[in-house]
Amino acid sequence: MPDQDAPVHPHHLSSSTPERLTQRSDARRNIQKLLDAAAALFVTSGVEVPVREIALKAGVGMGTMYRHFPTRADLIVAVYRHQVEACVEAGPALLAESSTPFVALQSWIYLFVDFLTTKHGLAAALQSDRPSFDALHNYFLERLVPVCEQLLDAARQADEMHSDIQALELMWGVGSLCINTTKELQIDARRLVSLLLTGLR
Amino acid sequence: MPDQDAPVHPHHLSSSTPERLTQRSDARRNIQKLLDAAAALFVTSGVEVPVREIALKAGVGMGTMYRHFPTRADLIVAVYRHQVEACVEAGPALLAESSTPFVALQSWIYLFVDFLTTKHGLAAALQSDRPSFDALHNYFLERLVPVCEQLLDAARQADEMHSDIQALELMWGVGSLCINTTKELQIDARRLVSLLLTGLR
Amino acid sequence: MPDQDAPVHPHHLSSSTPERLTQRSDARRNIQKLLDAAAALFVTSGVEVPVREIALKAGVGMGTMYRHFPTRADLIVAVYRHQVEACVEAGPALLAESSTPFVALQSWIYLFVDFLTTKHGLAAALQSDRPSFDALHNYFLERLVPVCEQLLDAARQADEMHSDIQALELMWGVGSLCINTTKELQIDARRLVSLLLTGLR
Amino acid sequence: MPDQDAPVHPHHLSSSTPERLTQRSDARRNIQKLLDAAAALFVTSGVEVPVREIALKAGVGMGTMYRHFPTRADLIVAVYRHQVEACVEAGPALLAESSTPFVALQSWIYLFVDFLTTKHGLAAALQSDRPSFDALHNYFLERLVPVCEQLLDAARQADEMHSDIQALELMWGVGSLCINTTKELQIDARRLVSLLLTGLR
DNA sequence: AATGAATGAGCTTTCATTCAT
DNA sequence: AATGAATGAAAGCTCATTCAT
Repeated sequence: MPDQDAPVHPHHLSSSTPERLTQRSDARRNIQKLLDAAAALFVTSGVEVPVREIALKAGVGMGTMYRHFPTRADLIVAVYRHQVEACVEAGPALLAESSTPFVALQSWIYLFVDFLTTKHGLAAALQSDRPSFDALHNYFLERLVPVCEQLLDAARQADEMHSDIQALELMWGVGSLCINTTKELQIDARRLVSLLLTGLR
Repeated sequence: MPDQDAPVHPHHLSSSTPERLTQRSDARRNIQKLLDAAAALFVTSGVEVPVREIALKAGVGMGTMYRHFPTRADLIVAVYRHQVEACVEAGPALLAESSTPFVALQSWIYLFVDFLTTKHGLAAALQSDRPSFDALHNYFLERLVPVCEQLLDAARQADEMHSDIQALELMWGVGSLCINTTKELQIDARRLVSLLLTGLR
Repeated sequence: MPDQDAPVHPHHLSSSTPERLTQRSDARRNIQKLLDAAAALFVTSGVEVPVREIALKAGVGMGTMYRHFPTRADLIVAVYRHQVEACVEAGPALLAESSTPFVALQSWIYLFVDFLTTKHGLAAALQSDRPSFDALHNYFLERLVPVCEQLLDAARQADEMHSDIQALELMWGVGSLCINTTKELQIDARRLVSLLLTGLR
Repeated sequence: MPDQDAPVHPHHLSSSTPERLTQRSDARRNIQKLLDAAAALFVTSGVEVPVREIALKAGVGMGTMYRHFPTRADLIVAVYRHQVEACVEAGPALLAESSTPFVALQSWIYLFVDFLTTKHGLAAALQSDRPSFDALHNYFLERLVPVCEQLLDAARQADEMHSDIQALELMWGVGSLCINTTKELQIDARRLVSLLLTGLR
């Protein structure tokens, strides 16, 4: 996976080929510094943290930031790309190793919940309708929905569930339940999600 | 309920007596214009719409806006007060007229869903942790959580459900599922909520 | 002195006849309420206190306030009229009873200092060049400068001082030294003024 | 003194080393434009002039203003830094070259008076108790009071004065006498100050 | 390619003054 | 004569985005 952490440009969202065969080493270094800074700040201040703070922490100029990540979504996608891809790959793996397809689905959904709930503000950003978040939104759905679909189909074929829910719908619901569960009001997203899963059966 | 649509002042949140017996007609008219403008803009632009826009659309000055609704939350609460109170009153009524307590709970939750999903941005605002939304948040929880609690208890006593979920948790989950379901991506909040309810049984 | 506490209109500044022979009793009552409220607020918040606060404390409407005291200066003048007049009258009295004219001058100046330093913000307002303070400024100078002049002349005639300072200049200087001496930085206006007086000899 | 006119950051107030060795020429130009605009507006409208007006006159955006001068006091200090420092340096020089310490003190005080009286509103700002002026206030006192103290001590040691006045007190008094003497009412601050100085002897 | 200075629209809030009631 | 609601022009400050260097 040679392009991991590379800047994400819209038309490359579903591509896995490197966008440029050569790249100046300082550019590559700056990109990494930005990703590291963003990852750290997303944790402490959420994904809506001012871009200037990210550039500052990365020790690069604003222009550099914009050159590599034209929109905030590009940066968010790049920061979480690894983990999303790990989630994508976990789908078939879980299906293979779990006792039943529905158990695999459950495990996979909890994986996703754990991912979202540890990223302050990410679940909300995923559902934002602000144009600058479109790329984020698209990327997540494009990668994860097919996996979820596969798991749902398997569960249905095994007669473990009869709900006709769509994968997109389920992912959306799970994402929603993960919003704002890091705040003072301690809501346990897993509990709510488990209700949803129980309801699927 | 003589004070409907009256400006909301903190200490009157749970009172149902009119704060003033007389009020200048132009003031009352302006309050109504503000409520109408706010209601309309909340639908199109969400509850975060700039106060200036609200004042502009209402055709009143900034000062008038602040006189009647010192904080944004005051305005939001006033705009939705009717419907929240209707929801509050519907709880016992549904309990009385439904075949079983769990059916009453379901109906009541759907009522709440219908309310939220027709108000673009309201569900999100309800979960915002920004200080200016505290009053909104508090108002909703204070009014609705006890009703939900009553319905949950009744359903448990009737042995219709065994989940030990808290009313606050359930309301929060339902609220979450109603976020952003008015957007292009057509997600059916009712379907998701029905899964949650099924999961409760 | 029948017009004490009456609203001050510019063309009446130096008149001592009542401006109107009849006045509705409620009007007179409101004027008094305003003067009382203003006097109290001037002490705690300075003479720049928002007019709305004064009206509020007086329990009258804004319009009433503006009817009786068109400018802030009018109100200030009315509030302090008594004390200014007392100061005016003290001049000749001190001259009569003091051992020497210069001693009388000293005592009179200290009287003025005591007056100013106990009125938070008054000394500054006296020197403000904002148009709404003109009346205040004029009133004080018109009433007090002639008295000061008289004392200065007497001291000069008694050969107790040879400085050719003008009364206006001296009053201004004394007023200046009384500005901001109520703040944290504890400056003793009397000490500074005493230097000035020593310098006069 | 290579940093003259450089933006003032709090921790550099008493430093004389340049904060950055290089600076973009446009930035330097903008800083100068801001200082020029501020100096001009301070004269005509006082140091309370709205920041927006300063930015406008300088022909720069609001953000530029805030970048270089985060608080109003920073700007005021920067505008007057030169002259304050000149005053600081004049103290020992005058002491060395004057016939007697008291004469040096007099000359130095007149220097300060000339400075203040040519800056409309500065003397008043110096005594303002509004938080945004604290830095200004502190800067002036920190720099000038020690110089004044030195001169006072010298005069006392030479037996030229016996008043036990504090340097801060004297400076404050002189500053007060310089307030508002640029207005229509032509008050001669030097004459008033000379009385004060005479009183010191 | 990188920098970071500059931009300026945008936000909330205050308050002297006016004027409909 | 009295009321107090309405006005709206300020103000300070923030921050995503652009672009001169």
